[in-house]
Amino acid sequence: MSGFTGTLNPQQRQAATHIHGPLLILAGAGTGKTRVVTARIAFMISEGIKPEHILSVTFTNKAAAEMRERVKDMVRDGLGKKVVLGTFHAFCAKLLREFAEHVGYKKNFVIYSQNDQISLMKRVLKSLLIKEETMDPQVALSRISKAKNNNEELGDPTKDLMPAIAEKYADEMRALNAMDFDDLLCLGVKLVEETPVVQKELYQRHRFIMVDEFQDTNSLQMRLLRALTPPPYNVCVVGDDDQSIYGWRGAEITNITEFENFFPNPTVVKLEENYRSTTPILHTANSLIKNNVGRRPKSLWSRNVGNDLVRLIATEEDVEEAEMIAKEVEQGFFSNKEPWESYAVLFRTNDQSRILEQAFRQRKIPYRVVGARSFFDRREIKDTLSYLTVLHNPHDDIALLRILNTPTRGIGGATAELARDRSMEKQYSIWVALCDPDFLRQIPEKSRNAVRTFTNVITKYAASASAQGTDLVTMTEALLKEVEYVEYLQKLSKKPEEFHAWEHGLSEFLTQMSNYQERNRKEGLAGFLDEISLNDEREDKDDIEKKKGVCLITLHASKGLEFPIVYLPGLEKGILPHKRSYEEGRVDEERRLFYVGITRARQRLTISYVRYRMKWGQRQTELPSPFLDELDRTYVDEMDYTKHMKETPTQEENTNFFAGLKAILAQE
DNA sequence: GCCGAGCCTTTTTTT
DNA sequence: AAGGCTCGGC
Repeated sequence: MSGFTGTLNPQQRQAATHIHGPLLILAGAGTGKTRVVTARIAFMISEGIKPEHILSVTFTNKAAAEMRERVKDMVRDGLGKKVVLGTFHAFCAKLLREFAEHVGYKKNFVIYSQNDQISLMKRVLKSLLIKEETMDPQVALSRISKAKNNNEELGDPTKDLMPAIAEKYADEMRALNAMDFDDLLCLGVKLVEETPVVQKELYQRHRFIMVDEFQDTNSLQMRLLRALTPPPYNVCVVGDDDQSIYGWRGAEITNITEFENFFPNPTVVKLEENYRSTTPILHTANSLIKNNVGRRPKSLWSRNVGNDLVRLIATEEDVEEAEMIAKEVEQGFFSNKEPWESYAVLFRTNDQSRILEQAFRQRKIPYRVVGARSFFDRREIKDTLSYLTVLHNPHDDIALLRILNTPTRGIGGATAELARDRSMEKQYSIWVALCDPDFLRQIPEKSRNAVRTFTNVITKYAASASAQGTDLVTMTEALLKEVEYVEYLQKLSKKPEEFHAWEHGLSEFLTQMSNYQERNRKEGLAGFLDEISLNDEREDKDDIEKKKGVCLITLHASKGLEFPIVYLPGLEKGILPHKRSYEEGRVDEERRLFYVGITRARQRLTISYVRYRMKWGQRQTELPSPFLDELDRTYVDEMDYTKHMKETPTQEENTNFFAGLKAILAQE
């Protein structure tokens, strides 16, 4: 047997060396899942299977990136690089780029992010004369998404509102040659299921398929998996029902619990020995998760008894909680030489990070905020991206409208409105309207000239964008220069810092672009745009590893990661479980989320909650999370930070607070 | 068509 | 607390 499976425990080894026929690996948190999966890939390759015949699908790009790293390390001479890795969405996008015509799209379709979707939905609602108060664009979108994922019909568009909206939205998307994330899956499934030639080709390409984070797959993804896999079903899935936290996005837990209904007689391997955390952490985690009904009973154990109890800390104010964390991190760094990267703070909602960032900034503690969507929401990035999108597909009305008068060039609302009306009437894109001589005749001369200048610029750069061997960075810089974008930013900014932030954002964007180009010479602008819409990771993995500091991250984004020292602040009713989870009957999922958070910790775990928290600039009373009552206290050290701070007012800041606290407790 | 002031909403999680 | 959006003055 080869080296990479030698260090595995018996269950792990069984999983790693089972190659043919369906395999279900039930892998609890920290049970060495990734090791097994990578060992399995290495093993397969050592058995003579060609790496390019292995397709490994993960749920997030983060997981894909991590997998790529590990496989690369494990398999010699870059063979591992040939394994096909990616998310379901990225896989479908590539597939559709290749075969778009089979599902009635053009190859240069664009992928719509949530922002784009909302813009379009707003437009749809407007055109149907629906007020936003009656129908929230977001709500409409998620309803449509749900229908697509469950393959359900919404009803008669002539009778009901929702189906009418859905129909209009779909029409618009097709007209824009745009796909949203759901479309990628839907059309991917359609393509494979209904095009035997393609299916056969894919059978040849991907002979062994692995799916990670299987508890998060939805029914479309299951369908796709089935369509890609002929008997004898060389498919291996890995997952843990206790870590299913994407139900709100349509994840079907039955994919894992009823796996045998989809792939007959699977081999099932259960991994329960945890290599990550200490006994106190796992004991606490087990005591929480057993409160979920209908789960597959499972109990993690560890040989590592550890040195620390789990701490549960109450503080008075949210600021205090953040300061407590920052102070301890600082102390750990200076007195125990604990590197910043050992620490992570996990929270339920993105906005919780702000107060933490403040506390860290004050103490000059380096930190990195992972996964906050912000970068691509930034004005300068969105603008530049819209320009590039229009170059790639000028019929993308949403992107076009964004840049039509950005920088301001004399094409105001009235002209835009006219162009839009015309495009509706004539059933063509706004771009075509702008180029239409009849339309140009309708508008005042000043506007006409402005429009002409605009269309000329776009045409010119579109040609260069699609030409072979164009340097994207140079082209983008030239384009921005020509439209005087930076000058526009300067004028727009209210403070110099604001302008500098924008400038910095731009240069960061161009750096990423140049990185992309180095990695990937063939696929040009289209590939770059794809990568950006599909890659929430966006920063290169090198990038993320280079980044030093304490990790601030949402619970969702933390899945699959681990840290020596973890803080879970904000364990309050309404935050975790989130207020809306009550309304939507998703409290179980919130509990799993908490469970995921707990099991990220290797050595030390600190859970905390506050009595008062600022919300919308208002001080609000908070209640402890009901989940806290469920935690077995055998290994939990409970304390009240504020109270003990008051009792020891002379305690200077830089002595170890908890050492002091323990001493006090011992005296009592 | 442009621009600023004030008003209004917003906060769940992500491919 | 902050950014997006509308409206009104230029």
